Amino acid sequence: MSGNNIRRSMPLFSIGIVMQLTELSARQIRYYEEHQLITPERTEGNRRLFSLNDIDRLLEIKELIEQGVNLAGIKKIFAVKEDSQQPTSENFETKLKKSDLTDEELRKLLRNELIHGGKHRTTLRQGDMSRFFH
Amino acid sequence: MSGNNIRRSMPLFSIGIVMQLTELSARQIRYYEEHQLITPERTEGNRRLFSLNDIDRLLEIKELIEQGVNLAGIKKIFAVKEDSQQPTSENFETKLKKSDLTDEELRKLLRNELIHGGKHRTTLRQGDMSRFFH
DNA sequence: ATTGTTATGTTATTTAACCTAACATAACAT
DNA sequence: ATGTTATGTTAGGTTAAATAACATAACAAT
Repeated sequence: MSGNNIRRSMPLFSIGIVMQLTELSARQIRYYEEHQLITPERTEGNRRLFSLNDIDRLLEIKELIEQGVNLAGIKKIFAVKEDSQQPTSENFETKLKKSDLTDEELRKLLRNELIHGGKHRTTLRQGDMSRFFH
Repeated sequence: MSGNNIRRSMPLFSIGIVMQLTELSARQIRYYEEHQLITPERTEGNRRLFSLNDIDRLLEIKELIEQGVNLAGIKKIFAVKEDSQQPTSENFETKLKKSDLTDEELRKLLRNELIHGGKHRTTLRQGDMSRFFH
């Protein structure tokens, strides 16, 4: 369960790949970031690195745009959905801050979760936007 | 079943990410390619793009190197393993060549398999090297 | 002992793929 | 008519790739 979230939040993909995967232009992707609909990581040299979650988000944005929703609306929709997550339980970020892993250890953990994380998978995946598509 | 293979063979990752994921140097990764232990794709501009399968392979190579096997040996091991795959059934490449999808259609298919491919997953994953680790 | 091979590091040079910023504009809202 | 939103395009700068060449430690073979 947690492994999935780790894997899906790992910063892995360049903007070029994300463009292909989402069929969005670089301009669009950057614009959505500018408006805080996504917040991809950066490399040391300032290149964007996107996670699977980011890609899911972008696909959801695209779908909503196509349905005529403007960015303000999409922002609200995302806010509402964040609200309706279990609000008391601590999230992944919080857990990471609590744990005192070194960067080294954390990297290894993340890497392992990514490469071999598909094994103990639950049938239901949260954050998958396909339920909103026709 | 096939969706997994598609997803795992998609060229997605830059060499920088692969370096982090495998803890191999760029030199090592390129050297292994030079010796045909992996054959990553290239972008139009000649940058390498690695798949999950490539990463699995690299991890296996690393493990074998650490166990004292040289590249010639690793090459043989891989050859033997390829042999013991079902040799009569047509592989993914063959299937792709037979199907007359346009590049556009193929991209979409691949993208979809990657992003939403985790749902109908079988418990056993082929190509996962973890069974060789202690 | 010498010579050759293997696997890797390092360094130099080139360039694809990214970055930001600025200006343009169509569609829409006021 | 004017302003705003979402996107395209272009210009100029930087990073993370690429290849190629040389260096070398470890080991193998002569």
